[in-house]
Amino acid sequence: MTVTIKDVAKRANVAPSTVSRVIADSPRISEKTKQKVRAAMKELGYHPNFIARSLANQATQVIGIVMPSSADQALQNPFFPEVIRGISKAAHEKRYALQMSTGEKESDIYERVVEMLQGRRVDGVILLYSRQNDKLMKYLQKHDFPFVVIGKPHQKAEQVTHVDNDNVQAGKDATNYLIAYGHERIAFVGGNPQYLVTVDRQNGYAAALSEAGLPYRPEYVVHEEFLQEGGQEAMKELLSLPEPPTGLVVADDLMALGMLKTLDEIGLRVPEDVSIVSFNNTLLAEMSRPPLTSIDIGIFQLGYEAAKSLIEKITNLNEPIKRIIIPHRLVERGSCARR
Amino acid sequence: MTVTIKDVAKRANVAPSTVSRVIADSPRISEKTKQKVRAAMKELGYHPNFIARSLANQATQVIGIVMPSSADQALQNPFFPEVIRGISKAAHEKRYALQMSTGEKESDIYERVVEMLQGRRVDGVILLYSRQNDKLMKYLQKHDFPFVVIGKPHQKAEQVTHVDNDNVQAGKDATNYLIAYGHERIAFVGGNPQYLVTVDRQNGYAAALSEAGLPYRPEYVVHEEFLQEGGQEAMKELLSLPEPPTGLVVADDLMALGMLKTLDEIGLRVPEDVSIVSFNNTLLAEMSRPPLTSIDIGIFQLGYEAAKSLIEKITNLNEPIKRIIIPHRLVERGSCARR
DNA sequence: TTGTATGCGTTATCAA
DNA sequence: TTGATAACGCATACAA
Repeated sequence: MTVTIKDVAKRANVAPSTVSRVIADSPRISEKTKQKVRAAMKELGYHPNFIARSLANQATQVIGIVMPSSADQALQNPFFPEVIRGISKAAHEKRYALQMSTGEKESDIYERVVEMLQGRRVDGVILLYSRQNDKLMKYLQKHDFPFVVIGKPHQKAEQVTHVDNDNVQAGKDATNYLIAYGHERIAFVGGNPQYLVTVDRQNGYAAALSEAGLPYRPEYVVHEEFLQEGGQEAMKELLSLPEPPTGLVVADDLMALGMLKTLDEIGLRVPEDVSIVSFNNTLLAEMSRPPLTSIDIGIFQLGYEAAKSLIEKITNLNEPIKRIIIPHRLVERGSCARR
Repeated sequence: MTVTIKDVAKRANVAPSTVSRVIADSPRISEKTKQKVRAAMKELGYHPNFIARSLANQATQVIGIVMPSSADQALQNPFFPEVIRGISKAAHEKRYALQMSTGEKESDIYERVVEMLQGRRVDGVILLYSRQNDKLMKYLQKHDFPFVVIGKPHQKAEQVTHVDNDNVQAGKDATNYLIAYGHERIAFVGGNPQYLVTVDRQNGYAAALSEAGLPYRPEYVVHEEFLQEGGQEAMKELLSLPEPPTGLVVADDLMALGMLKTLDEIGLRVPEDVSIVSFNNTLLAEMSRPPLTSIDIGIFQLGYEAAKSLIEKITNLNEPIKRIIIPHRLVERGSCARR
């Protein structure tokens, strides 16, 4: 049926092992036989079987991508396609293929990733998130599987290769920006506090307040899902306060969008009544009404560097642990005004 | 090193084949030995090796996803993450894994997909596009590889399982909507005319004009890339006309966004000066300023049904050819006004 | 109900 | 420089 190395061998009057060497372009094969074998391959339309090769090699040339929640849900946030773009670029350059985790619940995903790795379907994985006490990360470390995380690992960050932003500083920058605009009642809206991004940005927020001599008010710190709905919820909470904030630091564009929506429904105007600085600078920030002042964290680059690091790790098992910080910058648009 | 079926066999005092049968949950194995073997698997921490299984099986339980251009570029359009969401859902339900094509140029992608298939890395693929005279599709047909296309195949559509919208009707609906609003100078902006979506929607547009007794003006039909930049280009072209259109049928939200941008720069207002109906109803349509009236084509469902069909095809090779049409509907927002 | 033997398509070791 | 041959880990036809 399918043409194998053996067929080629026969056709070229050599041994299968010779054909294999030609495929690998081994220097120990004469140019002449190489020619002969290659000709035979063309004639027969030979294509190497990756599966068989993987089995013999113990390597697949495939990278696994692990999302924080079901691909189904995560992909709603433009952050993910954008990281994947970066990963894809690097993978392509090194001729790696990409495999995505599927799964609904966290336990589900854990299972599938374990299968992925133990089943030797992938040579390593990239975690597109970092959360506290992540079972999966512990598993990966314990079994010494090559992996890289995007974000800052919860514990022993110095033992895990990761690509991150300086999210504390970014949180500070966002907050200071509002402070410079004269805001004093500034709220912070983040995702689930299990995620390290949330924590870091929040810490930056708190630090900025404190440095400016502004009070840290617990009621001004809200955590919701990294989705539009999350933003809507958060906004409602904040608006129900006796003294609602005038400035918002929002850890994600999509959330900010939801907040915009709620504000609009209530009749409050941005930036006249409320100012917003958000994070990620995805297309949404540019397109929303008003366009959002947002912190660009170089999402594409996060993915690109992560994939590059992972491949290095795979090909050289004692590659040193690395920590790569992608620079961020605040992009000014129309969602902030003087107070 | 890694624990294999043999180790389990020894531990449980049975033959490797027995273990294999337990994994497959074969009914020809006694409950008693199943228990025994499973216990041994737990104790040893056994995980089946998918690669080995695939080799023996000639099947991988992996679906390949093929994008029209580099993942890098395609993923900029929210259409793709959204189809992938649908695919992911269906794949997960049937325990299939997902692999994405990478590659920059078309030839690149072709190569990689051929490798994917010939290398037996995937059991079948989903083409996330349909274009005229697609080399890849021909290859797939010739070699009888299981595949499904999202969109309408160029030739012999009755021989290819595909999931599509009624794009002609959708194009008509969009155009009629503008006509009903009193517009007479209506332009059509599509992507590359090699893509069948563009052609179908354009045909619907032309049909609607003709039925309404409005002239078809070639200068009102513009083709650009399915990106924001494409929209900007298109808008500039149309505005340079001696008699610019007052209504626009735009085949993609992202393009429409670009057009909005250009209009804004020039100082023309939507919908007061120009009305727009676009396609896809992605989040962008909802978020833009003004929000876009857009035709919802059920992107998620397109992906979901495609994956389901492909899996059926893989598991039952003489599954009949299918054609699935996902219904569309026009979602009214703020980008159209009476003329 | 279970075991033996062989094949899946490569790579790699060891000889020649 | 090349050829046999044994892995790689599992599935299955055939025996028992």
